[in-house]
Amino acid sequence: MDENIRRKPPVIADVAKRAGVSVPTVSRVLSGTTRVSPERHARVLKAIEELGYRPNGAAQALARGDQAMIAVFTSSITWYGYASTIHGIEKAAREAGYLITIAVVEATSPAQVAAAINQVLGQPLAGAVVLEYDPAGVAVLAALPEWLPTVAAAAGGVKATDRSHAYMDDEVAAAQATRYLLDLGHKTVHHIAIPSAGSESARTLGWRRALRDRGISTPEIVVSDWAPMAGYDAARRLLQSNDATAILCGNDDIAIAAAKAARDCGLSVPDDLSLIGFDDQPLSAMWDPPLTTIRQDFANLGREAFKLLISDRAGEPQNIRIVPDLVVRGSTAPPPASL
Amino acid sequence: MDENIRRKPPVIADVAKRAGVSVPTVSRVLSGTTRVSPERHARVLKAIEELGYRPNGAAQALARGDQAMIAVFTSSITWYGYASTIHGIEKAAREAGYLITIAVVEATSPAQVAAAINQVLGQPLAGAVVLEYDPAGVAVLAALPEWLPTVAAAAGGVKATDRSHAYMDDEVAAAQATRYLLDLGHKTVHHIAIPSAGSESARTLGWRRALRDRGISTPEIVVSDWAPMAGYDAARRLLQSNDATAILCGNDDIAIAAAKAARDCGLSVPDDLSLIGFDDQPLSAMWDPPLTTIRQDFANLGREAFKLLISDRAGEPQNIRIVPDLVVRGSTAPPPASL
DNA sequence: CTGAAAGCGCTTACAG
DNA sequence: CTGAAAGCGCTTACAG
Repeated sequence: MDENIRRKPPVIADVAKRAGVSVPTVSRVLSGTTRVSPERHARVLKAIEELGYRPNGAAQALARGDQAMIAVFTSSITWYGYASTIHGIEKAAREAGYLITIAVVEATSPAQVAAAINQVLGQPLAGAVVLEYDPAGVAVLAALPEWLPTVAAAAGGVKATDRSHAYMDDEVAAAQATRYLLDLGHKTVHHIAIPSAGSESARTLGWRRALRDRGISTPEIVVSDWAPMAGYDAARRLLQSNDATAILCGNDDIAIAAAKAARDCGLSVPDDLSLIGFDDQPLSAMWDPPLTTIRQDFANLGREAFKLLISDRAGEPQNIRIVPDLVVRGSTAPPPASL
Repeated sequence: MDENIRRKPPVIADVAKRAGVSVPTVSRVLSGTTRVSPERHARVLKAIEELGYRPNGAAQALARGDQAMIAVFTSSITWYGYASTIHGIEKAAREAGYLITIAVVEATSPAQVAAAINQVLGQPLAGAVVLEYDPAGVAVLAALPEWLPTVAAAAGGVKATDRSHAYMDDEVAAAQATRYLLDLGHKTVHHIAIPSAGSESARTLGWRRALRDRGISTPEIVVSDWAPMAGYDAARRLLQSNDATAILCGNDDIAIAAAKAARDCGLSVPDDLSLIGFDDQPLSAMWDPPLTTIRQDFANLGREAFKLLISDRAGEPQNIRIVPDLVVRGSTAPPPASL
């Protein structure tokens, strides 16, 4: 087919030569910015086709000075909330013609954070969105150079900062869930916490506030991480040292693990123990009993974060708040005493 | 601090000027390829520091002709298997100094596939790995230009192809799981299938083969997609029209959904119905009963795919095969009749 | 509508 | 060890 077997992909000059036009003319039909006479236009298209030509992105970026890549900094791509947020960002970015590069930063040590950031900054970047869900996210956000347009996707209230945030108002949601449990008749609500970006997650803060507002002293917090196994251990610890009747769990994985822990302790959900999770991940509704949880539209959060990034170029930092809602299903009920 | 507030990020010439050296000298200290006298070296470092200089990746890529970005094509980033595979690729790539760009291609229509590919090919790419888990993956693999080093991560046997594959031998695993159920005393094994890359997934093929080998005719297949809700519907359909005692489910999400369907039909797992899933996702062990499943090390698959990509440059296509293992837990038991 | 020219920011031989 | 020069592949004013 091809008369010339070439090692290197064809470049714009090859196309120009084959089409018998100048390089800028090829560039023009590529960009569509300027009229090109019909026959030349067709010749160029033909040459592109025959050569299988693709513009070199690095050269385009260099010449234009524009960048079409945005970096997503995250500490995980497998946990449900993280994956869903990234999905939302990716989709919005793709539709806007941007490409995504994912940089996973698991550590918080300045050296490792800096190394990860440097690798990514080697790319021509239009901006960055960082998932500020945990300490690694916080570290990245702080270490990113000021000149790089950046927005954070966060769970919980936003502290004073010079960067835009799209955030889930988990504080309000946690308070609402806690109140729901209290209104059911529970004397208090226990809490298994997820890792947090600051000293305490918004979920923990909301739970704390709801109890305080009702004059109830906060039980000791049990901490877990994102893994179900850790949630299981945390729940066992909690159940062994307390006569808890209700637990607000940091997320659905933990709530599901807590349900297993309860079973293993001879407790039944919701008759002996009420459980509320966070996220409404796809499996939560399949649980037995179906999980009462706080639905988080992470994909939407990601989308909003991306929109902020694109729009706020050179403005004041802006925040956008998303309020999650409580989905009541079968894992919550009045405490055993009040039956 | 800084005497010059500049709109644009500093470039290498700014550093050279400030350090009182030539541009190539800065380039040399940056790359470390050539000796630079100690004092000049120090001056350059200082200037870089003061200016907050970062090399422009597009310019570097252009000048060097080398690429440090690899594209991952996938139809999803949220489903467990996909996310875990991407995680494995990302980690291996990062450690090798490569960056990842994620291209989500959900459609299979030639136009949409081509559009997605073109957007990515605009980047300077070292290669691509495509998750060939479904029709979209197959379409992408077929549409990628030949000159781009590409490897596929697949679930199941590899057909004759000119691209390297890292694959999970799901056929063998499915056959093993089916035999396990048969050995438990089940007369036959039903199957709820996931979407497949070809006409039938390797999981389905293995199940089919195991039954055939025992002279058992294959029950009608019920198809589902990745969503638990779809799995639930599929399971209900199956349970309503059959007296199934064992089901090999296309993945854990489906198995968990099938457990709910069974419950809703008044059946108990594993006493009335045995269930086997695929994946061993984190929640599967938390299930009640804990799920018997075929563990898939997706992260390892992703890692191997990346290694193939880096090594096979300019060689024959190579395949690497990973064999998943059956993890027996509580969702499988002899059929009710044999109790 | 179209080409010659300059430039994007870096790297790599080439000569000292 | 170091600088002047050319070049990577494209785009964008500038003149027709």
